[in-house]
Amino acid sequence: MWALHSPHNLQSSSTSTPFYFPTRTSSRPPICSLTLNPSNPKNTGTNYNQLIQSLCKQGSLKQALQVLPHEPNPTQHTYELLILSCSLQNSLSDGLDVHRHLLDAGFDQDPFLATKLINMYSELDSIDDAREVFDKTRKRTIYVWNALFRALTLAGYGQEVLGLYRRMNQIGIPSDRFTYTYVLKACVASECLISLLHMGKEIHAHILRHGYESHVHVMTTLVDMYARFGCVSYASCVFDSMPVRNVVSWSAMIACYAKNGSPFEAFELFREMILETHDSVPNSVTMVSVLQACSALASLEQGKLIHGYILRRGLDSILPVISALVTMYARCGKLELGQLVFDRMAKRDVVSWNSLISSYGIHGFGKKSIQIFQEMIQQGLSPSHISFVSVLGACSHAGLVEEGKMLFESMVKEHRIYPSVEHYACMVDLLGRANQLDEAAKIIEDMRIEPGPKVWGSLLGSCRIHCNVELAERASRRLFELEPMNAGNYVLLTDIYAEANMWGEVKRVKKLLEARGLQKLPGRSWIEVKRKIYSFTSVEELNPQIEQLHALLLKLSNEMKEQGYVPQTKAVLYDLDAEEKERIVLGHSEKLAVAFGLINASKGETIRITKNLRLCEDCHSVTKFISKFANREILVRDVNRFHHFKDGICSCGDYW
DNA sequence: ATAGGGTTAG
Repeated sequence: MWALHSPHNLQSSSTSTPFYFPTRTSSRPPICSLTLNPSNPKNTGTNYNQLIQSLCKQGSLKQALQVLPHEPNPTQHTYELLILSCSLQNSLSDGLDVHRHLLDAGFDQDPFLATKLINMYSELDSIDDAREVFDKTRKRTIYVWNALFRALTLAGYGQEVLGLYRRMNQIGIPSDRFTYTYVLKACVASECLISLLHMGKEIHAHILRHGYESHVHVMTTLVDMYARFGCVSYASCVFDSMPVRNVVSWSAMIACYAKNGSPFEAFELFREMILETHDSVPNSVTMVSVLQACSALASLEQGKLIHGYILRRGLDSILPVISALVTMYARCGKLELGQLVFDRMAKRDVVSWNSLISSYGIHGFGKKSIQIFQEMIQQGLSPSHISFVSVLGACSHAGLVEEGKMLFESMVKEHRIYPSVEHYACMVDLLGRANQLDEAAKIIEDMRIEPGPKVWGSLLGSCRIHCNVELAERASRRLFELEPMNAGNYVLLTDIYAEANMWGEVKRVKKLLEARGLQKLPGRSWIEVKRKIYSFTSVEELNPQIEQLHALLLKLSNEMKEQGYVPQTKAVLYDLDAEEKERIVLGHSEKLAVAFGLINASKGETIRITKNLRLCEDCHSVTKFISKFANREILVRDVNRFHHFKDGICSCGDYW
């Protein structure tokens, strides 16, 4: 009996001698022998329970598992620590082992351990096992429900969570504050293509009805949910209604503005946070969002000020902050400064590298981007799926079709990363821009996952560049189903029809757009001069210099015509005569911003402009001309990438 | 009885 249970026996099967086992060679009796005496009913192995527990706490899971068979009565606490240990060691096989043990020991209906098991399986990415634990547990405490909700949400099964939540309500099990945070997250953590915003609003109502309107965690999650749906005004309503806010709530709201095209509001809220609160001091997370706002605005001056603040606050050694700094400098047109920040990093992770890879990408340096990607791998880091999004995007901007195809193939073959919709969208973009539209369409056909709006959108965008009506109609049909409220898709299609002179169709799609209450996003350009940001649209009337700007452009246009410039008016979506179209194109917001820069920026200073749409062809060729004629470097960031105009040429090589 | 949650870089 003793021999059978002796850890000493076990010892021989393992290669090295675990330090805690008594050795037979010693003259003293083994320390554990007393408690192992089966004739003593009171000594039911409590020492082994403690041994297992302390081994778990030290992280010696394997050794704990070796001892486990010798403990006739493992306690709930012992199992709890074992389960926790399996998660920490990231070992599914051990987890399954512990689970089997626990069932044999009669803990199969213990809701406490069921909760722990679900958490464990969730962390070990074994969602089916988590579900099974839930299904087999009859006494489901709110902890058990919440654990499954959390597990499913993290795994992207948002819809399933909402179905279960419905069931829970029907059975009459009350939600608690944790339930609300999980189900709110479930609304946005869904792989499905339809929006679950309506569910989010419903849950919002439940939350108010059950008196959680002043609960910081729940309300912050609510702000974040609306933020992720892009419902900025809803998010700010909730935020304003919060009686108690902390640094997380402030950060969530700032992030909401920064990520949804409201960078000014992000700054305003940041200012308010600093000036008007005493208990919510900005932390690294806050600063990351503020840096994103600088990036969105392409405001180098603001960015530098924020960098200063970060240094003063001692937040400059936090990885996410530095990566955001790299991106900020690159997206504000200072690629060299981004590189400098990167070079000075003491430690780098995949994200830092990704920042640099995409920075070179948006500036059009495709080869350099690939080179950095490879350097990262040589340094022993594994590329993430974002690394591939970044490097494939870089290939796309630079027209590196073959390189892009090879990288795409290497994803699964060399790195075991399975392409997501985003990667497919990159490939469709890469091939489509390079006028290999049929091959792009074939990629979509061969996809093993459902092509989402991103993929069809890439195809439609390429059709716009190469004016392919037939494919565009196919892509837009799908897009109108998938995201009926995205005005951009309708506009792209009308662009294509207009270029093909199909004015009847242009009219039809425009009507469709109006019928759905949508509006074309007006083109807007920004320029920063002497720490101030000036915004332009083509219908600009507020700028006091507007007459002067129009006059300058007209003068430039006439000079250009003498040198062979022909206005390219195909961006005009109205069936007007040539002269009228020319006038419209000459009033594009980007040209106004350039003219403003020529008049107001210091001599020799690079003119930096940001645009909310893709650069139109006419603006592109006019800017090229101006860069030579006025002997000015002009940097334009359009919605996708940078154009660096100098001496009459553009860094994109007219490929964008 | 015990336990668990919200914001973050590309």
